[in-house]
Amino acid sequence: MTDQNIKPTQSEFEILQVLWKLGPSTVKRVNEALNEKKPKGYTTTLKIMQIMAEKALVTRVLDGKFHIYTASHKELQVKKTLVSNIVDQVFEGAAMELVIQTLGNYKPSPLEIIELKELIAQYEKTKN
Amino acid sequence: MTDQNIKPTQSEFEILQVLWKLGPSTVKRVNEALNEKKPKGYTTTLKIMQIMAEKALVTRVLDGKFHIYTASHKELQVKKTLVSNIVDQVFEGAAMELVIQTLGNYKPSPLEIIELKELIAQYEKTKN
DNA sequence: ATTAATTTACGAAGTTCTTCGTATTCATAA
DNA sequence: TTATGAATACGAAGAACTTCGTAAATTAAT
Repeated sequence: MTDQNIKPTQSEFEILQVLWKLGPSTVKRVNEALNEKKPKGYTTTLKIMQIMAEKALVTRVLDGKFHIYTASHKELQVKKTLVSNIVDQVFEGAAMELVIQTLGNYKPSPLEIIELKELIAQYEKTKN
Repeated sequence: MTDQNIKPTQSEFEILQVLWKLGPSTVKRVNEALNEKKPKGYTTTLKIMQIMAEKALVTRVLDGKFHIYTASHKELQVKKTLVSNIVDQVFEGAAMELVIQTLGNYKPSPLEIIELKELIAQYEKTKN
């Protein structure tokens, strides 16, 4: 087990998404990115990022006059944790229910079907 | 669109799960079920269920001296909404990413693989 | 060096959620 | 009818999160 205490809030997660996309960024840059979707005060973003630094969700480095923030965890890692929590809390551990549920809601495109079949074929090779 | 404002909190969702399992129940019964996993004060459970009634997450009917609570929405409906929100907020709409992510975390059993293949086969019949 | 502009730090207020203690209500039994 | 026990109603406190205003610090330009 690595660092299993990755529990960003909604706002924190949105900031992480920006950092994953843009790479290490200043508060200003992150705030601008956030504002493309929804107006956020600059100091609001700042505050949350400061809290994220306390929680070690991000690291920051002083570069001249401003800080440069970097996500502490990889996107895949965080999403994996989130999905794992959903599986446990919503589906009581039954991951396949989540898969079926999702496939039921969103009909995969022909291309995605191919993708899926390949993924499944790989599982079949790996004998259980 | 039906009732798309189904946003139970963690605690509320746990109560819904009990109601789905046991069917219409009293606060006492729900509280006992919850306590099997984690101690919860009776009035705590009561309060949350009252709030859920205000939010229309449950309906309640007076039966003599106590109320009988019933989940307002079907389990599938609520879970569908939850999954939909995850897809939007975490995977930016890319449902397949959630599917692949989940399949990556939990290797499906041979039986589940068969199940999956059947599901996919059905999608293939439905031409897009 | 003083000013202006930018960034950070800090504190406080407003929400929502959870938890619990206490008061109230009400059916039932004595 | 009164007392008892069980259930509900209510209020308040505490925690976590979000938001923002203002002060302080710092850099750069005048």
